[in-house]
Amino acid sequence: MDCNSGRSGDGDSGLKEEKRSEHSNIGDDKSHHHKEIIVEEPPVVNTQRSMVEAGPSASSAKNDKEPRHMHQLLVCNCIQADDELKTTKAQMSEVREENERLKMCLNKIMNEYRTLEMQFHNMVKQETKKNSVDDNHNKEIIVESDLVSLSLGRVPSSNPRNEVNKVSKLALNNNDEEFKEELSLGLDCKFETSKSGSTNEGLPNISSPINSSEVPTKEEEGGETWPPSKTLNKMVRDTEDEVVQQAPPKKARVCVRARCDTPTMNDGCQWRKYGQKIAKGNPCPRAYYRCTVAPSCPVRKQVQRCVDDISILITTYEGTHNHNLPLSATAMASTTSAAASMLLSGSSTSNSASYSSTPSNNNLHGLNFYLPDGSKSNQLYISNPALSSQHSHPTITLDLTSNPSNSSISSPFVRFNSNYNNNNQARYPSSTSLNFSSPETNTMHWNNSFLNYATQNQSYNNRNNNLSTLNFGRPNTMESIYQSYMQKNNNSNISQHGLQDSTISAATKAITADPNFQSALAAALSSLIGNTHQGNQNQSVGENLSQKMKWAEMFPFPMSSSTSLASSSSKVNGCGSSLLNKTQVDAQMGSFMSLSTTKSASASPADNSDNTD
DNA sequence: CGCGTTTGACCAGCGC
DNA sequence: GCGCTGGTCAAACGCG
Repeated sequence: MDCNSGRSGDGDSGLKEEKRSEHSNIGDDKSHHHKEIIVEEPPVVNTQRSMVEAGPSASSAKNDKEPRHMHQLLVCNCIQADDELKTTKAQMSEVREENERLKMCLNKIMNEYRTLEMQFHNMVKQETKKNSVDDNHNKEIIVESDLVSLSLGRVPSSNPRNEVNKVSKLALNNNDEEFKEELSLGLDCKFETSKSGSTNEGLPNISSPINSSEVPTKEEEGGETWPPSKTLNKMVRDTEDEVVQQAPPKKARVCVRARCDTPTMNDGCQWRKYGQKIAKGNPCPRAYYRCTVAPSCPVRKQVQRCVDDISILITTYEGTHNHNLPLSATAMASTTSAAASMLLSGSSTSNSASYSSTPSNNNLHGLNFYLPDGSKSNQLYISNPALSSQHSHPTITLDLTSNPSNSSISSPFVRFNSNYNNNNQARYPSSTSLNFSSPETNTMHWNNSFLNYATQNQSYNNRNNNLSTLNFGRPNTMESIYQSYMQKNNNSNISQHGLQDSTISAATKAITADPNFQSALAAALSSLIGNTHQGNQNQSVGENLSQKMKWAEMFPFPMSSSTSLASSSSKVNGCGSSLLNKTQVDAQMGSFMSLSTTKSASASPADNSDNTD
């Protein structure tokens, strides 16, 4: 705006206005700024208008001061605008805070609601089942209801149908968000890329927990079961308190049961024995080890023979490695860490889940993986660590032992139950079992990153359309998932049921929604891939890449570079716990390699078989 | 001599 | 408060 040209004194009012404003400027030049800020909008506008209206006829003496005045006015306006902006921002921040508070309240209410809902369902189902089930069956139900199942392997189930129904019910009754929440039990396996870039440190800094400590058989049978009803009330109170206070959880433990002829299971880590004790109820001494890879590593493990089966070695890991792990140790560490993180995450996400006394409650954390044949595979029972007594530790059990019988009664979980019922020693009320075993291949070759899953070659059936059916059973099952996924992409309109229509996308959504779950998947997949790579070192880079791309397409979540690095491992040390024979390895390798579109004819698991006992 | 194992002592938590 | 149990410490011991 040209002030000089705008001053054409055609009125006294204009001059008066000019004098007034000019006077204020001349009067107190230092305090002017402050006054201008205080001054309200209308006078300023009037002044501007008067200046405009004054026209070019205004006196030249006054016009000399106009530019400066206008500049001050503009600054004033800017400051006022800033003030308004700040005020608005402050209001917005307040609204945001209020929104956050409301969200937290809502979450709290939702958690409480779910807890009550679960308890209610448990009570109802308990009542119904009491009438129809015999004592033994009843025990089993109670135990399974107390535990949340996550099956990564293949385990004969006494009533797979119920499990399927549970999953179906879950998928039908819950929307995507609920399903996401149920998957939120974190399978948190933290794979961090090694700075060294060494292949051997592909899974370094596994900050995930878990060390192994041996849980004595007695503990496992009696101690790791759920606490006696006497302590249940206390646990409930503790849980309620934790809901409010979010008290830090106890260190999670991962108990690994494996058949092993050697005194200890070679898990790749370096351990130093620092103690040995005869635990109550088990004549076999319990050995205490601590990790010596790093001086300050807090990881400990306990090793003990199972009292029922001497050939079974029970190794319990506790703690988190604070150092890079050798390649041979990454498989075990990643798996156990995933399990432990899942355990911990499960406790944090749903405190109420542990109280479920009915199978439906399992759905709360329900990551149920079924085999193509419909049988529920090996289970990972997750109890709520929050329910643990002060002395207890949340424990997850990975059962790598065989399942000689199809009856679930023979499973260690049921043994927990039996012991739990027989004696009230509940050292570890919170226990979880993850059974990777399969009827054919019952052991896990940790050093070779070998996770043995179900080996049955059965066609993928419609269960894959189940929202909750994420089958980890075996490689060709994974392929089936992939096929379903591709089919879904090709024909999105195919839907027998509303649920089935969105199965893959919902599963994908669930996977992508939970980073913990992704990590757990990555852990499991890395083991498989690593196994493959070990057996196919001659595989070209392009072949590996295509296979990885396929996996990536199936599971569109980031697979850490460390995972792939670990998978590209070379020969590793043998493992005393491995009972795999070459045939089994070949079978698994062959089935897994069917995934690859560019399967190499030279693929050979010779390296793996060399390391087997 | 260094490192790892053995083993008795000690401590803490829990139940009675 | 006492006893039991799990877990850890540290001196003694053995091995390479």
